[in-house]
Amino acid sequence: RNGGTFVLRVEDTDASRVTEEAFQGVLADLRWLGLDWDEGPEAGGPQGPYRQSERLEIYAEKAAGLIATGHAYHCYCTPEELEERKQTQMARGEAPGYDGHCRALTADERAAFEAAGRTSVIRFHMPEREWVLQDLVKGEVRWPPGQLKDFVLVRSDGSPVFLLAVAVDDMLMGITHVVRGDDLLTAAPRNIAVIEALGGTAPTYAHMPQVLGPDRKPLSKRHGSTSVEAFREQGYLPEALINYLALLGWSADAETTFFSREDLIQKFDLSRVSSHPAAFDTDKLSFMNNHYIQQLEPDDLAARCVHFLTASGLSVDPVLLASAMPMVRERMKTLTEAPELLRFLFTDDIAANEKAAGLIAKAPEGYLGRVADALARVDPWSAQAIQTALDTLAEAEGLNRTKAFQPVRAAVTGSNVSPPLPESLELLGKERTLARLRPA
RNA sequence: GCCCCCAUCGUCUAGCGGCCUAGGACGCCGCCCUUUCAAGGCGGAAGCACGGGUUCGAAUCCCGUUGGGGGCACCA
Repeated sequence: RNGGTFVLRVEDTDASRVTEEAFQGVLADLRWLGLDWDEGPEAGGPQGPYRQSERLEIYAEKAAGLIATGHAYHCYCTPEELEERKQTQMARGEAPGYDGHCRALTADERAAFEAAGRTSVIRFHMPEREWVLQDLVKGEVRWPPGQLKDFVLVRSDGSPVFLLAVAVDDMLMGITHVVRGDDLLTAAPRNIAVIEALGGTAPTYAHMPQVLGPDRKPLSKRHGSTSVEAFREQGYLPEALINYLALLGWSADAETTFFSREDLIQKFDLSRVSSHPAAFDTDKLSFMNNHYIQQLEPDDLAARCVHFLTASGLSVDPVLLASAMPMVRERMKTLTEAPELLRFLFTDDIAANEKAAGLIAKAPEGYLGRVADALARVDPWSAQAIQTALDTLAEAEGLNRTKAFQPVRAAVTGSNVSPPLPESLELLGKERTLARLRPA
C-alpha cells in the first residue's frame, strides 16, 4: 500500500527437506491465490539469487566474519553431551539450552578435539542480556537474561541453518518488514542479534497468530486440507480463501464481512491483528465460497468448473456450460458440486437413482407420456413456455407443482434434486428431453 | 521443567472506563418465499473463563488461578 516491494525468498537450506516439486508447488499456490511477488524466483530482481541454496558462499563468508569478530565460535560438543547437559538443566529448573561450553576453547583444546576426530559446528554467542522486541502485532515482548541460549549457525557439514541465512539475507536484501507466524516469535531476538553482530540494522517484525484446527489443536493433516493445493482441489475460489483467511485474526470494523482484494490492500492494518490463535471454520469458508461463486460472471464461473466436470468424466460444451451457470451458482458451495448438478446436461447416460426411481413409480399411470406429448407441442422451446405447458397439464391432472414436477425431474435428470426444471429442460433441448421422457 | 503469547456467543470477531439491557458474521432453531435442492428475506436461542483488587463506575486497568497456543534442534 505504501509502495512496498513484495520479495519472495525461498528458504531451502535444509537440502533433505526440499524437492523441486515442492518448490514449484509453492510458486503455483501463491500465483493461484493471486499473491504475486515483485522480486523473487522467476521474477528476478536486484537482490538475487532468491533461493538460499544458491547463496551458500555468502553465508560461509559471513559466518567466518562472525568468528573473526568473536560473535561466533567452533563447538565440538556431541549430541549426546548436549542432551545430557540439557537434562541436567531441566532437572535443576533452569532454562535448557547450550551452556557455552566451547565458547572459550584455546587453540590447543581445539587441536585436541580435531585430533580426536571430532567435528564441529559454528555456534553464535548470544549476548546474555534482556532482549526486548517491538512487534507490530504483539507489542513489546521481553526475554529475561540467560533465557536465549547460543545456537548453531553452520552445521558440521558446512551448510548454514535458517537462523544464519535469514539474518544475512534480511540484512543484505534490504528487508524492512518481516510478517510471519508467531511460532517464530522467539527467533526474532536471535535474528536481531545476528544482524547486529554483522553490523546491520534489523527489520521490523510482525508476528501473526497461528491458525488452529476446528478442534483447537494445531492444524495438521488430520484436519484434511491444510495446503493451498488441497483447497483448490476441493473447489474453493482463491477470492473466498483470501477473504476468509484475512478475517482469521483481523477485522476492519464491527460488521464488514466481504473484502475484495482491493479492499484488503487498502484496509488491512497490522495494528488491528489480534494476537490469539484462531480456529479454522470450514462452514464459514464454504459460505464465503458460495458468495463469491454467485458473484462471478457466467463465463468466468464456467471456466473454473471445467476442470471438475472433466475430472468426473464429463465432456463439456463451453457455451452450454456458461448458459447453465445462472441456474446453478447459488446452489454450489464448492466447484466440486458442479458435476452432480450438471451431469444431466453433459451425458445421456442417466440412470435414475433410488429416489428418482421411486418418484417415477409413484407418478399417475401414463403421466410422463402425457408430459412428453404436451412438451412436444411447446414452441418456441423456452423455460417460460415449458413452465406454462407443465402447469397446464398439472391442472388438468389435478396435481400440485411438487407432484407434477418431481416425476419429470426424476425422469429427465435421474435425480430427485436438480436445478430449476423449466430452465434445465430448455438447456437440455426438446429432443433430448422427449427422448428421456418416452422410455420412462 | 524454563520462557513467551493469549482468553467476549459453538466458531471468527466488534469493544480500547460510562455510548453495552455486549454489536456483526458463520453455524443452529422458527417463519416467509418456493417445482426439488439451494439462494434470499424476517425473527430467535446463544458469550464477557474464575477469584481478588483499582475506580463514583469495569468486557474494558492491575494481580492471581485455570485454560489454550508457541518456543527451548546440526527444522524452518
